[in-house]
Amino acid sequence: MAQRKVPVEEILDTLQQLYPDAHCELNYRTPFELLIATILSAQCTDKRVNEITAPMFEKLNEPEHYLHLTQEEMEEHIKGLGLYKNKSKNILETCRILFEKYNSEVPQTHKELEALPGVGRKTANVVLSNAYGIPAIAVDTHVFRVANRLGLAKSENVDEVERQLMKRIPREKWSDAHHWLIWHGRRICSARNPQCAVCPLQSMCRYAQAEAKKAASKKKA
DNA sequence: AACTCGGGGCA
DNA sequence: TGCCCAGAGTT
Repeated sequence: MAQRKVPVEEILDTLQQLYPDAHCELNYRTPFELLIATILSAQCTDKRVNEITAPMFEKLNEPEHYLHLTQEEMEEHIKGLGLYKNKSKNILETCRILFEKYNSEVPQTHKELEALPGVGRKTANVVLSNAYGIPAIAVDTHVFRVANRLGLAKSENVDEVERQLMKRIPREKWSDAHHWLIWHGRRICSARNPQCAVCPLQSMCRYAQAEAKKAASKKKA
């Protein structure tokens, strides 16, 4: 079935108008704090991460501050974020590597970042983009869902979604587009109950049109 | 590709 | 009660 071409420009412009101030909602003061906050953000809300890291970063804001911590002490700091055993282990190990191998600096390449335990493609992209201003599109659950709904990407694989977005979106807009898609996913294009009725992208969204069609046929029946 | 880690939030 | 949350590592 022939689909109309996805109006990428129009979608991006609309998102920019909707979220002119879109930004990273994790609180951090340094690349290191952003790295830790992002590792912690796996499968839990950024709001919750901020509540935990606010007091934690008062004392623990450099890799060397974590070196003497036991696994149990680390778990105590991040309790309530879920996945706490993995996160604790990964953070302690990552801090040790940063201290020993990188002079306590956070590296600036995908390869080096993704070699750190607990750091995958998404976290590396967040750090590169937000802390170092290197254009990147971090595909989290929101970006994944919204991009697929809008037709900006069409894949069940996150790496493939990232490739498709990088191909369709001009490089200088990657970092902003990443935030627009996340903000849209949180505010309107939510997973379970998307507010298509108030969405300015409705007319150019395949998902919204498919939903409208479903609703119409349901009403009829 | 599927599974596991995991407590908190929300309908 | 079920599903989701700014994922990563293992099998």
